[in-house]
Parts: sequence; structure tokens; C-alpha cells
Amino acid sequence: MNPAERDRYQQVADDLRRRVEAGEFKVGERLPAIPAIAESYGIARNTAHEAVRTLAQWGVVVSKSGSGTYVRARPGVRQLIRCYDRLRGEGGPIANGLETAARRQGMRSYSSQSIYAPMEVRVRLGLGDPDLEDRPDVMETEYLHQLNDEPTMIVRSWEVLTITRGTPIALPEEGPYAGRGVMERMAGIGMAVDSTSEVVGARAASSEECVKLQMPPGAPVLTIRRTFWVGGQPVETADYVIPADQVELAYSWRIGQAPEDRDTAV
Amino acid sequence: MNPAERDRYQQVADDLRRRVEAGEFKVGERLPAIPAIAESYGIARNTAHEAVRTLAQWGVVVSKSGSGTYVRARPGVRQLIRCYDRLRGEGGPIANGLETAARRQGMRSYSSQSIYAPMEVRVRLGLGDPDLEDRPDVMETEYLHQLNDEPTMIVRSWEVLTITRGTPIALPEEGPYAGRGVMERMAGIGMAVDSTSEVVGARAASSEECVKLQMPPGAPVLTIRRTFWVGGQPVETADYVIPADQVELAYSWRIGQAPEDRDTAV
DNA sequence: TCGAATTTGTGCGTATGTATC
DNA sequence: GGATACATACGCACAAATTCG
Repeated sequence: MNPAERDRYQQVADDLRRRVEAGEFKVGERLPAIPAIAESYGIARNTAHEAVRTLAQWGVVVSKSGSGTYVRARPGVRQLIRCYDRLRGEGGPIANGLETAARRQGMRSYSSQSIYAPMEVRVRLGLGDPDLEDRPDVMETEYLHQLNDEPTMIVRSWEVLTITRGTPIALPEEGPYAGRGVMERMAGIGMAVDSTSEVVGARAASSEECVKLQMPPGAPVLTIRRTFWVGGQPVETADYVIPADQVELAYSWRIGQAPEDRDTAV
Repeated sequence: MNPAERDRYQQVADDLRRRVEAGEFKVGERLPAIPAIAESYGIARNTAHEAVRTLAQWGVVVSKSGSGTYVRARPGVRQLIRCYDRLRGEGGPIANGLETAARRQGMRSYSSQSIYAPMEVRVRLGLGDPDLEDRPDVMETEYLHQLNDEPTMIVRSWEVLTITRGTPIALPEEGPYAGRGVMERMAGIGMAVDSTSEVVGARAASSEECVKLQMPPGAPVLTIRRTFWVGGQPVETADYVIPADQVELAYSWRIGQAPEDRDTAV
């Protein structure tokens, strides 16, 4: 037998999703309360709770403690355009397949400190032996971005201090380029970022992240490890943690005729 | 007080993760059984089970029913290189930051059918009015990829039949280019794919996907909507569903000096 | 303003099913 | 087949948040 249909709470969760998608419960509306669900399906309250929790993990609904569980808006997904091929004209990927990006972030709080880079960051930044004078070698900054008073992502960035030390941009959020973004600030001291690499993954949010991002436990997050390069040399790297709820990452690029391209394209 | 520390099962999950990361339990080793955990922390078996389940959602451990819960290998992550800047030489992003990709997929089972494209696919492929003769207009193929007898991803692809109909590549897994990948097959009929767009997201796996991919319920998956373009015209689009467990997507690209670049780079 | 009712979330004890060894 | 371990299910209780009279 199909193991997915063996468990009651899965059956109920699947059925509730079907009913939501069939339009029986509109976006923003409240689902029946857990005790009501339990009775109508002939299951225990606990099992009904498990079903609703599953629905919430799927992103179909959000549960507000003390209030109820509400059908979530599906089309509210923001696309973050990460990389795109500007050579395309009208009718290209952007115009046809990808919507406009929400470029403006909302507020962001931050805190910076110069530290001795941890091992993983050393590798990513290509830092060799420690500073001879044993000084901190990176500026670490943690941001909490918010949009409409709701947290949208956590960013931790590390900038190479041997590059920025003593310049006006040493502190990311002070000086003439305060809050301008890494590329613009680097450009301010003559470092033109010419290359980007990103590694994208996903996992369930840690309990700490659930608190900071106001997410239910177990909800998935997208993770990005991004590095900026100047002439083959990494100058900054950052970790993004983004609730997978409402965000998608858009990439678009041109393809050459090298055989490697055909190999990698699954 | 920190709400994350209010719940017992969260505390225990956090503590177990700390112990795993501290090396108390090595990779591949078995954790204490749930009843043992329950006793040692002074909690109910049920609560201990919840803690272990949380650990599994975090990807720290995998639970094998009837056997035990085992610490999972962290460094075993496969990086799928999606897009990279080939102009970089040694010492560039690839060499320093990104490891070699596992290009070879394992086995894959598939099934194809020519259908009338659903609405969402029509939009992605830029299909206008339906075929005058009301014939199917796309070839839909579903793949289940496997590596070492373990499912690695589900792919559903749609190819535009007005392009491939009557050609040797109409059926993806038959003819001279059977199983060669979309780009190579398209090249076989003179269609040189010159552009790619991808939209990456993440969510909890549906119950159906959990079965096909042999994942625990609620585990996160990466999703990719990919489209291949020829001269501004989409020729194929596909949906990827990949367990977020052990996979990361690597992107790397060059950056121009246009101001838009600095805007989009957060 | 206050308190009662409702709702979600957690915790416990127990029982049962199923997979593995 | 028996022992062990994980997974689900139920019933109950309580805490915290919200709603509403």
C-alpha cells in the first residue's frame, strides 16, 4: 500500500490542502478550529493538530497561536533577481518568464565588529596565514532585514580588513557610503567588483533563526553563500538566511557552445 | 524570556545538536535510543521523539525506523554547478570557492506523453493560442533520477511540439539522441540553446514527493523552474524537485559596471 | 478594564503498528 | 520468532495568546 496514505494525519493534511486549493477556504480566511477538524474527521485533537502543523510546513496556511489558522496568500512570492543576461532584448527571459524584482529592501538593523576570521570564512576569502601582528583580519556585520515590520532575512557578511582598514568604508554603516551595499562601497575605494559566486541551499530553520525571523519551527529557509571578487581575489563574502515562504531566486545567463555546457545542463 | 528556550523539546533538540557538533557523536554513529534520551533528560518518550524529529528536520541526523537515528555526514553535500564564468582563470571563483560538480547522474526512469499544455506551462513556454487542429502541443516527460539506488530528484519537463514534432528527437528517450539531455538533442535538429533562466525556491516536500524521494515528512526540498531559450524563444521548460539534504546549487557570473548591478546586489 | 471563552501549542502516559536486527 | 527502535494515534491536562462580551 502507499505508505503516504497510511497515516491519518497525512491523509487529513492532504485533504485539507485539496479543499484549500479547490477554493473552499479563500486566502486570508480562517480554517475550522483544530477541535472542529478533529471531530469532523473523526480523529483525536492531537492528530488534527499534527495535520494542521503539516499544512503550515507546506506553506499552505499560517497558524496564529490563540487566534486560528489562516490560508496564506500564494501569489505574494517576491522574486529576487540575482543574475541576468542583459544582452537579451524584449521578449527575452526577463520579459517573458521573470517578473520584476522588489529591489528596495525595507529597514535593516545591524551590528559590526572586527574579528579574527573563523576557519570557514578564511577559506572562502582566501585568507592565508594570520596577520603578523595578530590583528583582526575581517569586519563582520550581521544584518536583520525587515519589510513592513516583518523580518525578511538574516545576513552575515565578512569584509577583508587588509583592503578596507583605514579607508572611509571600513565600517559598513558609517562614513560617506553608509548603507550603500558592498559593491558601491568597494567602488568608492577603487575596488571594482567584477565577479560574483553564489551557493544556494535549503534546510529547516534552526530554533534561533525561527525566533529572529518569526517562523514556525521546522519551516524551510533558503541559504546563500555569496562572495564578491575583484580580479580573482575575494573581497567580501556573506551568508544569507531567507525564509523560503515568499521568496524565489531568479537566475538567467547566456550559454556558449562549449561541450561542457551541454554536459552540465541536466 | 527567549521563546525558543521555553519548550522542552526545543531545548533538548538544541542540546543534542550541540553535542553532535561537539563531536560527542561521530558521523554515522547511532544516537541514544529515544527512550534512553527521554530518561536521561527526564522527559516523556513522546517529547524525546519530538526532539529527535526536530533534529532530523534540521538535517543533523537521519532516523531509520526500526534501526535508530544516525548522525549524518555534513560534508557529503553535492554541488550542482548551474552557471559559472568560464572566463576566470586559475584562482578564480571555481578554483577557490566551488568544488567540482558531480556531473554524472545515476540511473533515471521516465515516462513521456504528448499533452495539451496546462496554463502555467503555456505561459512559461510563450505558447499562444491553442493548436488549430487541437493537437497536443507539448511533450511532457517525468524523470525520477537515482544515484546508488537512492532517489535524488524528480524532474518534469515540457518540450514544444511545434519544434520537435516529426523530428528524431520528438521522444526524449528514443532515437539517436536518447537520454542525451535537452541541449544536445535540440542541437541535433539545429536548435542551438543560447540562454537559460532558472527560478530557485524551497519548501517542505509534499506527502507524494516524500514517498517518491524517500524523505521524512516535512523535509525541505529545493525547487527549480528552468527554461531553455533559442533566439529569445523558449523551447523547453522543466520543474526540478530536489531533496535539500545533500545538494547545493552553485552559480558564478561576471559583473559589468552598469548601475543596475549595484542596485540588485544586496 | 476585566474576565471568560476560544484557539493554538506543548507535555505526558499509554497503546499500537511497522521496520530492523 | 523475539527483541529493539522508530512512528503514529489517542486522551488528557495545562500554558499562552487572542478574542469578545
